[in-house]
Amino acid sequence: MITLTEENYIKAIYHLGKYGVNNVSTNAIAKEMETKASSVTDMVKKLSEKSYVDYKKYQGVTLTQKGKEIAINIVRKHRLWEVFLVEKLNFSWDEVHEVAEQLEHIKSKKLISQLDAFLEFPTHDPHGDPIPDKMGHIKKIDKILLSEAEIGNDCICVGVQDSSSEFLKYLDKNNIALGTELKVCHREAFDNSITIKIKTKELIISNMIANNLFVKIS
Amino acid sequence: MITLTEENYIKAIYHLGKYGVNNVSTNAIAKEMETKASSVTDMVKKLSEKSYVDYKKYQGVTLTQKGKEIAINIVRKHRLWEVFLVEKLNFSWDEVHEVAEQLEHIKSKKLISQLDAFLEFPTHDPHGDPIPDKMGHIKKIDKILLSEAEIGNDCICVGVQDSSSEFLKYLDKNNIALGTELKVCHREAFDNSITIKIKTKELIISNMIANNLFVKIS
DNA sequence: AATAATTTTTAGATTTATCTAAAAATTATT
DNA sequence: AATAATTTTTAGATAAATCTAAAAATTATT
Ligand SMILES: [Mn+2]
Ligand SMILES: [Mn+2]
Ligand SMILES: [Mn+2]
Ligand SMILES: [Mn+2]
Repeated sequence: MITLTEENYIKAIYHLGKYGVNNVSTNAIAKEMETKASSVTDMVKKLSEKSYVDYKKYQGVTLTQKGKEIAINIVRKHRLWEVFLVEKLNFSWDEVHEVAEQLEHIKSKKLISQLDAFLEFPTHDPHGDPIPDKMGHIKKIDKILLSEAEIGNDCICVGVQDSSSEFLKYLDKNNIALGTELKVCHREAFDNSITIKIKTKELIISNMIANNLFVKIS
Repeated sequence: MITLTEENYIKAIYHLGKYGVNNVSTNAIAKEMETKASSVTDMVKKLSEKSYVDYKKYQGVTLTQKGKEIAINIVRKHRLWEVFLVEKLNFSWDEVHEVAEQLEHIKSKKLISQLDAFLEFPTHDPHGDPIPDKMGHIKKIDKILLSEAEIGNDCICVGVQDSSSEFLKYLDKNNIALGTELKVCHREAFDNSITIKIKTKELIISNMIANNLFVKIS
């Protein structure tokens, strides 16, 4: 039996290790989990004992195949529940994460496969993140950060990097949602802010905003 | 903050105390929770400390107003989730309890009020048990056990006493569901088994079955 | 290469929920 | 009313997950 705490550690290690980082450090996990490094060391030993991670003292951890499967299944559940909350229960995209953090730990294979079917097999969650399929396969689309787009590019919003409530509300306020089409008009050299055009309306956004919005060149 | 364990104890005390029993005994709780009496004593002290129950040594416990509200809210969540599983995710009535036991602990007011609306404010769960409303009000219908019905009575099935998978599957097998109409034809004095007629088909059911099926005289 | 800074681990405590075994209180039976 | 049976509580242990403080290892800087 895997505990809720173990699941959360595995998920954290997965997210930290997902972009090439092979050995996730104790401190990184501690920061992600909002706990102390000493607690992480204890847990990491336990996870290693249970073969969810490979661990060598002072060298950080990597998920084993078994660990990776568990992590991906939790991510799958999290994202399916987020879709459910938005599509069926009228939650807005900035309200779903907290509840999904709880729902992702519910254990029932049938529940998830039926939920998946009920939602008509969605491929992405409300923040544009891909939903792993039943086999754990994740198909990633070629998205770039808006900050990396070139002047003149016609783009379509496909995701967010930061999915904090504050950022999502900022986007809502400026009528930017997934699917919104925009054109990159100008980049200010001084602060890297960029001017974008949505339909006919121009909007200046900071580099920090542009760094947290994924787009696809259309 | 209330823990999952505390919630389960409060729910158990609620169910044990719901039919008039004012002081729920340590042993009764231990049996319900599948734990030891000594563990119950420890927890009951904690619940008393937190004002969820009134407790006097050797006298058993009663839920306080606060405790009762928590219990009813958990029951509400449990039953709403059961409806969701059956109505939306095609679970059968013998599969829902286990999952609902997990889902009932998810903490989000919005989730439950939206789920309630999504399900169009159901009044009863798949086993015929009433769903408390947002205010905690439970309206109980006048149902009797089939074993208490009289010969000649035309009845309609409205609930089950035992909602174990085995019993529910027995009912499925014999085409008895909530809403099924039946007539009580004969009672065998020897073993209190009764003969019922569903549509045109006669069926003999044991007293034990009749003792676990609620009906309304129609 | 030596020293300093940082990271990670160990040692030992604490909290929560559980257990067993024994003592105390209550209830039932003679 | 005394004794027996049952229930409930206490005392003390254990396992999981956390913490603080200090030691050990690694990495960065002089
Ligand atoms: Mn999320
Ligand atoms: Mn998401
Ligand atoms: Mn149930
Ligand atoms: Mn039910």
